[in-house]
Amino acid sequence: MALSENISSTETISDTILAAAMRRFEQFGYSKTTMAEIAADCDMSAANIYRYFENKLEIGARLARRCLAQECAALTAVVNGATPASSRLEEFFLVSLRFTYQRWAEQPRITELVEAIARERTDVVQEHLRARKELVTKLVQDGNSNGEFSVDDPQRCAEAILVAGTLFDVPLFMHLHTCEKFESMAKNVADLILRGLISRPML
Amino acid sequence: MALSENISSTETISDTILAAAMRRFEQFGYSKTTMAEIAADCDMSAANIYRYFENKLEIGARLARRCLAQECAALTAVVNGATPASSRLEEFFLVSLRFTYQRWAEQPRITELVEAIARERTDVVQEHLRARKELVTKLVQDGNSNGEFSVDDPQRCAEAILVAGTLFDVPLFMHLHTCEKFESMAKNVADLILRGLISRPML
DNA sequence: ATAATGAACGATTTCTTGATTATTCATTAT
DNA sequence: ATAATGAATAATCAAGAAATCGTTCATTAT
Repeated sequence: MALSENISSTETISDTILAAAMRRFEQFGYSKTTMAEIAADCDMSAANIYRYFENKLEIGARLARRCLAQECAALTAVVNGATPASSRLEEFFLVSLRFTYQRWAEQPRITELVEAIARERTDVVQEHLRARKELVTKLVQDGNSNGEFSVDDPQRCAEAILVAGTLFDVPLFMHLHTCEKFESMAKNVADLILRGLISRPML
Repeated sequence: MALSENISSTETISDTILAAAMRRFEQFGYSKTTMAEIAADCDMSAANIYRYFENKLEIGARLARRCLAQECAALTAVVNGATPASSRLEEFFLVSLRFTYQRWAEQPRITELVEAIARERTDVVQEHLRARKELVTKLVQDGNSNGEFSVDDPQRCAEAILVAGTLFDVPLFMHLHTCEKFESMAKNVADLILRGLISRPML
């Protein structure tokens, strides 16, 4: 029954468990995966997993966090890019959308995992939102610095930008339109916001 | 068992049925209300309801539409107001939010009804979105006319505005923050958008 | 004709019960 | 001490049975 139990010697045991859990969650989903199966994949007893993780939800939370962190890594790259802040803002929306859409379309089990964890572990969601807010804040400040924007309160502005992009970051909505339609919408919203962010000389 | 069956003589029978269904849905929810109960409240057999409505879902859809139409009526009043278009846009977000929030907080059964119908009757949702889009389009055109805004494509702009306001119109999110926090967010988003809408003289 | 009904029918929901599952802990290995 | 286990327990899930529900229609009243 074990799917693949080659344990690299450099891997810690908890990493081994996480890897096995991830493979199971991807193929069969969070709820249909049992602790016994994960344990068998690691050649150990189910009870032993509890020496390394508090419970199943904690394993799910760790993997969901890792998943959301991948998105944040991609967004960090966007924010730290060399293009104008305005392009980076549009790109922020588009990358965010593509992550959500692709995961929804191609890895429904992972989407299910993240949603299940989000329901019971508010902290995971809020950590993710905080990270995103930090990134957008940096982007806005960046735009301020190089004269593209002239924003009074970058924190507040970043929050508003994230709120405006809600549609592109929630899997629940993905069934409403095609990815192309969403991309068009994201561009329009970015454009709408930017006309406000871009500093224009007053009379 | 009948809750109240005083049938005004000016009411048509289908209105009587709708009123009875509404009372039941409000108190017990859509799924927990049976056709037999609605019928009993109207002193008729369940079978007779089918002379006036295709099925239960159709009754639910009619009531959900009525509910959404109330919100649109309030929004229409906002859009047709005498204040500057910028204030009306902010007010649009705030009224939209308060409708969603209040219904979620005070009439959870009705929220359940609308969500149940929305799942199975896409047309009801899309009709509502179309109506909202029309209202915002008018608002933007209004702003263009009186020189407040200078928007090229009011249709596209209206769509982007509605997308940006998604958070305030979906009951699912209402548990995330207090109403006050949401109102603050709505004002910030409106402000963010407006800085883009308001025409400012170029150099 | 029009309005209304009770009986009949699949479809769905609820209930019940048995099996799985997550989790704990006393015990065994190393 | 540290690592791991099997057995025990309480909570959750699943499958099938029983009841309820939505819907239709032939029939009855008006």
